[in-house]
Amino acid sequence: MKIGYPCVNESLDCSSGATFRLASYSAERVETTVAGNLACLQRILEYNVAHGLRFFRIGSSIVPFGSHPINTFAWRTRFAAGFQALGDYIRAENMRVSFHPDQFVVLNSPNADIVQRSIAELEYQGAMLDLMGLDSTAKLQIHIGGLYGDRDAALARFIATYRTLPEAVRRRLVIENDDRLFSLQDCLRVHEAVGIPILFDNFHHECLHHGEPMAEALRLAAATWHPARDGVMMMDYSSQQPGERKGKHAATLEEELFRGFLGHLHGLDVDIMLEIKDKEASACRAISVLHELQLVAAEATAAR
DNA sequence: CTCAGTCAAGGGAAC
DNA sequence: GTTCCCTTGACTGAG
Repeated sequence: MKIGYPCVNESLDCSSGATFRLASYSAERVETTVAGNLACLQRILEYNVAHGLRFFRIGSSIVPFGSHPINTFAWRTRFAAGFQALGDYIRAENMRVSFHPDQFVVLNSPNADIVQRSIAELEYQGAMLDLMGLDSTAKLQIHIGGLYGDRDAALARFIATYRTLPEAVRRRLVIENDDRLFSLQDCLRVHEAVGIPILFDNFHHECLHHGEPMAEALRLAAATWHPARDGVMMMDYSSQQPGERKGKHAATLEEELFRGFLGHLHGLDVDIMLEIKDKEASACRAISVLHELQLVAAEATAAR
């Protein structure tokens, strides 16, 4: 089981997602920004190794305007060695990384331009994983998309588009159940049609479900991952921020809830991405919780 | 220097 | 029909 957090490290004084505005675009600026972003990413990964965090979601803006037509800078060749060095480090330290393209990537949009831009963004993020020399266990995580007033048609469009995706994208793509529109059941329907793995989000499942108990939901999602091709199932973990709008992520890890959740795994191996506001601080506490539980288990074994 | 407004991109729900 | 939400930092330009 690997534990991780997304995109930003709040303890370090650098960002791996520094960007700039379209109006101030220049090739030189792309070059200096990417160089800085890659250097910061390396520092974040080293921090993670030092703290036992072996799962990390890389932010989408490593390369500013990475899939935008304005960016004609040959970053793939210019930074080939930089990406490869990062990938070498990730593999050497037995880490796992992923990307989560943001809400503008909508594969089931009825608008062909949006779909085309979405595919371009997925190709850009997949290309970074290729440059790092990482296999198809490094995933690109997206949601099914919009509803457009017709669930069946929306799912059918996703499936049709998925079948047209380039192999470099398709081998890495996974879908996540969301908190308002597409539940685990919807994801399972897509999985049954095309075999795509489901990245399970426990908090979204709490917000939107059809009565499946947590342990059952985990089992269903886990069965969609092909071990050799996809690796250990990935999941997002969060909990409700008390007193806030339903679906608002917790500001910090509530350890009792996390312990309770781990109990639903029943030995299932998962890599857990903590979608908690305070990032690595909570991730480190999650590691502590795991260690305590392992200690308790070891003592119980010794006592027998 | 400071600070408020803004930044490529979508979609849904509240009002 | 319009505004606000997600989610986030950091860039930008006005003062």
